Amino acid sequence: MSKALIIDDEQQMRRLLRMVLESRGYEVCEAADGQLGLQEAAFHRPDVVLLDLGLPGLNGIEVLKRLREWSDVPVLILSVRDQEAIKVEALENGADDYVTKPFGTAELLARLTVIQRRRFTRQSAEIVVGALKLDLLHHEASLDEVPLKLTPTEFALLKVLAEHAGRIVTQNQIIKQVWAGQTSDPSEGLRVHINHLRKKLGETGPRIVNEPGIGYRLEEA
Amino acid sequence: MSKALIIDDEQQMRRLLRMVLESRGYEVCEAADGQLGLQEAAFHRPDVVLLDLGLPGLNGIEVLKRLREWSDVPVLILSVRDQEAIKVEALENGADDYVTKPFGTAELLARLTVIQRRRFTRQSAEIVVGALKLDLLHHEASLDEVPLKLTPTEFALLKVLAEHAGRIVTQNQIIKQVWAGQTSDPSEGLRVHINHLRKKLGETGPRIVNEPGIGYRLEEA
DNA sequence: CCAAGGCGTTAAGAAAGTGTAAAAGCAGCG
DNA sequence: CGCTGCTTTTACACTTTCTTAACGCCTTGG
Repeated sequence: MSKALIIDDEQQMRRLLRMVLESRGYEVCEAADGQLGLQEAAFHRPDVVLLDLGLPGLNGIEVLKRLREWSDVPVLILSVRDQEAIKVEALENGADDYVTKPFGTAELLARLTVIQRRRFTRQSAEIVVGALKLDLLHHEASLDEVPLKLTPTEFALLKVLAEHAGRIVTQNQIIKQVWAGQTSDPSEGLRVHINHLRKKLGETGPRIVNEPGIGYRLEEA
Repeated sequence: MSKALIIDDEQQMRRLLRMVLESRGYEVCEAADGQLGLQEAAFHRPDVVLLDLGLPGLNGIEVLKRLREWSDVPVLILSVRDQEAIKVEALENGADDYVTKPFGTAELLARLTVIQRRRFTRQSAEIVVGALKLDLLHHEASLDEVPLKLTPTEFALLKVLAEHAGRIVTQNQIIKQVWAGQTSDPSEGLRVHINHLRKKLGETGPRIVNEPGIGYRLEEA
């Protein structure tokens, strides 16, 4: 049985969600603001979090960031309509999916199931893109079964790209994930590391393609 | 079934609109001036408002502003020809679209459908207009599942248009959103970027239609 | 009919972003 | 201290994108 944590300031919404979730066999706990939400998350270790973006005090994005500092728990965002920018920001900061209020219970449950399963399978300690293999557990990379010697940042960078292989990863997303919580400004250095990676990947492996003004994309060879 | 509120001082016009709308299954209420219009809107909570700009007393723009203080209801402006300045002002004050008198009923109904549809769709960080798909998270665009290569400004521009697909976006609105916080004057360059976008969208996809003196409208193919 | 303004289109220069190399900081370590 | 390996900074050539300007077309109004 799964534990769900609801972080929403509206009592009405919490009650509705609790009903829906409990009818599906979830064990439910609630928090009325971000501060409490983080405490609850730390204490109860939920299997999934439902997070309202329009929180008083600590806002939703902040809660998400703090949560992501120590937890991989799947997070479903509850947002009001027409807030595309905020939704995107939430997804970039590690949210797994979101629904816009008002939502149907069927849809809510479907998305919950999806993100929990995804998170489960994603825990595989390997990422494979064509001939490239990343072993997250041992921090080892190989190309055509030949070990690749990567520095820590190179590995982190390649990991971000490989996780979204075939799709564009924004420079901001890269920087957020590779240089998380650091002070120095990596905006210049990113190009250098990309350069190093390309050399190590050589001609045979996946290519790192630049999308000017936007970011990079790892393409299977 | 939808409720429509007609705010127009000409009885003849109200009668015509009522006929057209009721034949389409709308429930109709009327108001002969702005003051009454606001009262009716508050009381009946219509799903769409048809607002004449040439009202006696409280003028159309004023009514729109007051209405927008507490309601998101879609508003369709009824205006006479050659009032570009006023139309622009209305659109920038939250009107959703307009038709110029005299208008065809087909056009009227089409516009009504478009502006009402908007509020309910949209469930992801994607914007879909016919064959066109914009992925805001990855900054990727595709047409018929074929990737489109867009520059950053092209993407931003198309995003603004697509967000309001089927409706007019004034040049000011476009510029504000695409060139937010920049110093240079893009008023000339807008035409160039529109041109580029049109080429990339080709014949098959949605069309970018110009409304002279006002702005642009993205029309589903 | 002409004149004027808005628009589409094109081309070229300006600006911004990118690839690359080399050197300069910065730890850990013998 | 002087290595060594990694990261960051700096510099500059190169590519892509953006802006600007020019011109012709169409529509509107005299």
